[in-house]
Amino acid sequence: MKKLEEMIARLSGYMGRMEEEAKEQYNFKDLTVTQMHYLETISELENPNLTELAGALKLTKPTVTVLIDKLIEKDLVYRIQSDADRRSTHLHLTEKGKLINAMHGYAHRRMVEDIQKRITADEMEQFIYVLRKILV
Amino acid sequence: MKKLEEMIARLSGYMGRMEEEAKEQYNFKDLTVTQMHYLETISELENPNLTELAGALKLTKPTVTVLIDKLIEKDLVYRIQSDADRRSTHLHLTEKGKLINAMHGYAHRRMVEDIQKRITADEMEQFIYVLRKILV
DNA sequence: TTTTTTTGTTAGGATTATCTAACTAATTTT
DNA sequence: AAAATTAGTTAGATAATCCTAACAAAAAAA
Repeated sequence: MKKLEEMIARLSGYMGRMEEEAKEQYNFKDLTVTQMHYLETISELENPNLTELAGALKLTKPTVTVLIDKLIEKDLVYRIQSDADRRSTHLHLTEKGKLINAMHGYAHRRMVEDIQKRITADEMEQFIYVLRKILV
Repeated sequence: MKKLEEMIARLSGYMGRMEEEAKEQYNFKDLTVTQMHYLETISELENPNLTELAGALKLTKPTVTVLIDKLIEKDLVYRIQSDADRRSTHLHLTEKGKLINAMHGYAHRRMVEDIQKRITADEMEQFIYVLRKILV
């Protein structure tokens, strides 16, 4: 199915560009790609401890310790010590840290607006139906 | 259109994961994200000169010079001096450098296979029709 | 209750990716 | 033809990421 492959290549480019735009819009210039990746992963894992985060990022614990210290200094992350296990702490995003997710939301809403302009309501229904089957 | 926004968020995650998998499949462990980004941009711009590449990446020319030297050392890129302007050189990907695009192709083909398993031929037709309207 | 394992940190070092400043060589403008 | 601009490089500095080794404190296993 060559046509679909072509469309997916374009879709990939389209979504990448929209995320880029959102990043500029949110003025995340002082955040590196790596730092962004840490924040996204903390959000996905929902307050992991340091070992879990290091595992998900495939990095060593000392590496992650150091970078988390920097993110804490920038007021993007904070630690909460676990009650159950006093060795370990859970990582949380501050309100400022949560802006990254807001940024993704912004990119996605922009795409929705853009798509709505280009297709009819019926086509939209069908499109969502198929996407749902694909993405379960 | 809340449902679509939700689907787009998932689609974004889905495509990201597929690209990640492809990266592992291709064993691009010795390439940094930055280096990958340079290679992708060279491919997109179709043999830019150094100034054009620096512009697209929003980096300074010395920065790009240094990193291109490294990519040349790794046999991923080569320079060809311009006939028209002897100051400038065009950057090309070597066969090895082109593997990055092959990697994207692989990810996209995997997605096609995956999608084909989940929807009917009719739904596929409709899906491509709508995608085409969205992506022009 | 020792011993072992696990969680996380500190210290020190290597590599990568950036920048600004200063420069050369080629091209374009005046 | 002289002056200004443009393409790219070299040099030196800095910050960001990453690692291994060695450790302390808490928890789990023997």
